[in-house]
Amino acid sequence: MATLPAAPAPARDRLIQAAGEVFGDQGFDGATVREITRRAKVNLAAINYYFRDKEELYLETLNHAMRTIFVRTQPEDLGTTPAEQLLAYISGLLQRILNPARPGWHGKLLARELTSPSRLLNVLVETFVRPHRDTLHKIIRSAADGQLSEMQVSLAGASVIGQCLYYRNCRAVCERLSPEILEAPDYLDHVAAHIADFSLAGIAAQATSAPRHQ
Amino acid sequence: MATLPAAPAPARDRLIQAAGEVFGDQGFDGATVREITRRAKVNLAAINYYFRDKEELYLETLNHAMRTIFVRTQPEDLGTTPAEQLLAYISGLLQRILNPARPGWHGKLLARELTSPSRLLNVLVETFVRPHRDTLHKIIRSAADGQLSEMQVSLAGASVIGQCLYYRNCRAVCERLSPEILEAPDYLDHVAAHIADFSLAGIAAQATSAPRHQ
DNA sequence: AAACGTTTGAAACAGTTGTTTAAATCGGGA
DNA sequence: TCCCGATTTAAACAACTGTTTCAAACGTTT
Repeated sequence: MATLPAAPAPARDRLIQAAGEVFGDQGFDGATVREITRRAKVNLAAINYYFRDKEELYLETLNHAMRTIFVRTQPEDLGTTPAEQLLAYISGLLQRILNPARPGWHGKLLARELTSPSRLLNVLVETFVRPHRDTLHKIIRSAADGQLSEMQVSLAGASVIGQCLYYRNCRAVCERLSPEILEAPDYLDHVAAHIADFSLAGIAAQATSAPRHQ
Repeated sequence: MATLPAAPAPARDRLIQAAGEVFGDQGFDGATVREITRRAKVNLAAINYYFRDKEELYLETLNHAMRTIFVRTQPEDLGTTPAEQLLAYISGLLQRILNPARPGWHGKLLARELTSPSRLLNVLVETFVRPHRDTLHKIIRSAADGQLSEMQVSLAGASVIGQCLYYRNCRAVCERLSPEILEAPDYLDHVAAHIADFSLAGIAAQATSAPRHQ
């Protein structure tokens, strides 16, 4: 079972790794198969040998990134109180899309796919994003003691996700506009704590003012 | 001064218009000069005649979009109370990047530029985004009665912007995940009201719990 | 050793890309 | 009317794109 420790990754894996980096940096159109194969140290024809074509390589790479970003979790796994659960949810999401220790292209690929979707978006949303979102909605409902309408839950969920994705989608702008946020080595924890507190207050305000039961 | 009413737009303007649509839909690399010129009803060589090359056309188009999205305003122009000002700020921003009555490519181009910046990003941020952000920060400070540290103001600002841009960057996902939000014809007003209320509560919570004066 | 399917290699393919060229056309003043 | 700059046109250019081809090399099984 256990292979030799220093065995070089097989060509197919190296291709996905290199493709992730290049697609993440340049996008699907900007990336060239020649750069990908050069970086993966494989022959030019390898892409069409291991994958049908450039697009299938992209879809495979995207699928790989989504699987590691959207790990399935239930609210109960994240903590006992809704506040704990929300913080853990946000912190986990931020880590998976922004932690520089992880391969950076996971988050980059996700950001690109969200803004300019490929034909894989539908299955992607249903397979990965919706279950993840359901967990978030459960947390929000319990944080508001069940006093929110479904519409209000959706809006609150969008607010939480929007705040998180800002640091991924608009990182370049944030670096120039608010570098103080990103300077601390553990800035992800600070940001997660802020988003959690900020959102909990927002949810509480939704629950108190004009609660609609539906 | 007044030209004939039905005078067709000059070729250069038609080029920027068509380029905006194509760049917005396909991105810089995905767009082809042939499609742009075809849509603008202009000869292929017109791009290199009116602009140096494809890139300068892109930068010119981007500049055009930014100028209409980021209109300079002061908090006092938006309302008397901080709550009014914040709502007006959010509502205005959402309208400019999402209102289907406006040319849709303005917002699309902005979203693309934020996630994969061109070499214009620096000047863009300083010219358009920073003044706009300063206005938002002023509103946040007054909404919190001056009780927030600069870091807290920055975080709150990122939260507000993040919530707004979510509906632009992740529109495709939102359509599939929470279509009920986007269904109403005046959904932009609902969303703006939600983001304003949600954020005001978040800011108030920041101001009360552990306020840091710095 | 021979034969096998699998993987790699270099070269070439056809199509598309952005850009350039130079001739043709237009619109007003001299 | 003629001339001249500005604009438009069609054609061609070289460079690059994704993909294919087919032979060479490899590793395992007869």
